[in-house]
Amino acid sequence: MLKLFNTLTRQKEEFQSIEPNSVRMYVCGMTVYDLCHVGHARVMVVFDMVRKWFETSGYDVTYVRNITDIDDKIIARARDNEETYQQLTSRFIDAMNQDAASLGVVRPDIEPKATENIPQMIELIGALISKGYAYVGESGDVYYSVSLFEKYGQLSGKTLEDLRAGERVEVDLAKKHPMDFVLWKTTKPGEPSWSSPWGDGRPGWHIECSAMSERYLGKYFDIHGGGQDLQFPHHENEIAQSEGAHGAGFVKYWMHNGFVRVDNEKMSKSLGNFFTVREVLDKFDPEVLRFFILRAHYRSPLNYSDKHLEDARLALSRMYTALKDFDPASQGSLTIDWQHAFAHRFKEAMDDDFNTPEAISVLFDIVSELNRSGDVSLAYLLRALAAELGLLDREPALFLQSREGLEMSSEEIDAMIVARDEARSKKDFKEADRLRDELTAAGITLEDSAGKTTWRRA
RNA sequence: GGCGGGAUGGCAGAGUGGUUAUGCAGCGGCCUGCAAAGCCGUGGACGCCGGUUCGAUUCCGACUCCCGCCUCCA
Repeated sequence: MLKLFNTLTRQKEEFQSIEPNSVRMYVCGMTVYDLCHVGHARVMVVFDMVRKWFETSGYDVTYVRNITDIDDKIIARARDNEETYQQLTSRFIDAMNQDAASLGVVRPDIEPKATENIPQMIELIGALISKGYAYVGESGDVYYSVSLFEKYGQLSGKTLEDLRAGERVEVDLAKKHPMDFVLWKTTKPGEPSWSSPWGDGRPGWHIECSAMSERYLGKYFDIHGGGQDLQFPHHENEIAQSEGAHGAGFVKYWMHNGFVRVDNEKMSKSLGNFFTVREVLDKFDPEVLRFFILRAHYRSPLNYSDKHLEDARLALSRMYTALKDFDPASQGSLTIDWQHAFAHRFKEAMDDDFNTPEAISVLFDIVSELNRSGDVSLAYLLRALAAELGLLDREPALFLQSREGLEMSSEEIDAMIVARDEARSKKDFKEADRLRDELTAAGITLEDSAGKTTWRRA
């Protein structure tokens, strides 16, 4: 039985899909005006893991992750770069796809773009106006009237009074209530626009997700996910829009992943304390970053630092080291016997709100047992279970002997190993140690095992 | 100010009303020419104060500190 924490009820609930054996899942993706940072990587990796676990659990998953390709920042950035917004966004969509792929993130089934769903948004706004939830303000913009939606605040636990008390922005006089949010913005000269019953303009951010989730998953679907910072106001507003327009339920389970932090502060673009995925991958193997993310529970905060990544790298090395002597090519199919004690524990952990840290601890228990026994079936099991998390899918040597940043060529390393072996066979340990020290200085560690010397990155 | 989430051993990070999380680092041993890897063993923990209980890190209450949201943000 799979349980997950529902942000809406703030409880772990037994998962029951709306349609038998099917999971419809929508996750808020990126606004594509810049490179992805580690916080974005966390969303992609976490929901990739969630999707995969649902599939393993026997569900047919439809996973939608949207792309916001029109908004204020995109327009501003494109103007600064003296390019069209399409040129800007297509470039960053490519970059995002590359980053995701390097992290082993499987492409969602559908990746709708906001600009390709404008008619759906216009239709939804029209429905909200006709139901009285939306109005055209004095500025010509269309707003959602939050005070008319009774359940406003249910997801975030806020009330309109609370919010009003905490106002930190100047109230836009065109609005009836300070918390009213924009559904349709009238165009300014030189900005991209689409025609609508309320004049030329473009959609507000929140309406995008309501329109796209409905188009691809229906009015009522199983899971809606995203970063914790989207809980309010974005997801709150989505509920108001979708339920307001349809008068029915919108999302059954809300899932929010925790932030990545830097020095105990949220990593974000506005704070400027972010590390892009690319910066991290200059120093670390992508699998290390994926492992680092999955090592913490998805709802916990995750502190980013090079030291922590290095710690993750070392831990991952232990796993690959255990697999070093087993030929992955001969392992056959990776079918898992879920009755097996280790597999059972792994499943229990994953079924308990995707407890990947616990699941990974099972992986390490397998490593210990494998190292003790040399039982090849445990190597298979380790690989198969790790594959559920998108880990350990390479030949160990590719990870352990990463050439990234190495000065020496493989040939040079091998030549030195041969020279050292010759010295050792002549009991010239002084020379042998000199050669080894030289390799150590170059970041290479030697391992003498039965009759064979191998190397790895220090 | 309002709402929400946290405080676990040197670091990272799970979990639990009484029995080893796990990884990295440390210490002792085995193995090794010496190492490395691995194995065996080992020290070290649950913010503070009360309460409930035979027993609380785990439940309840107060306190302190941290973080997030209330403005775009994954």
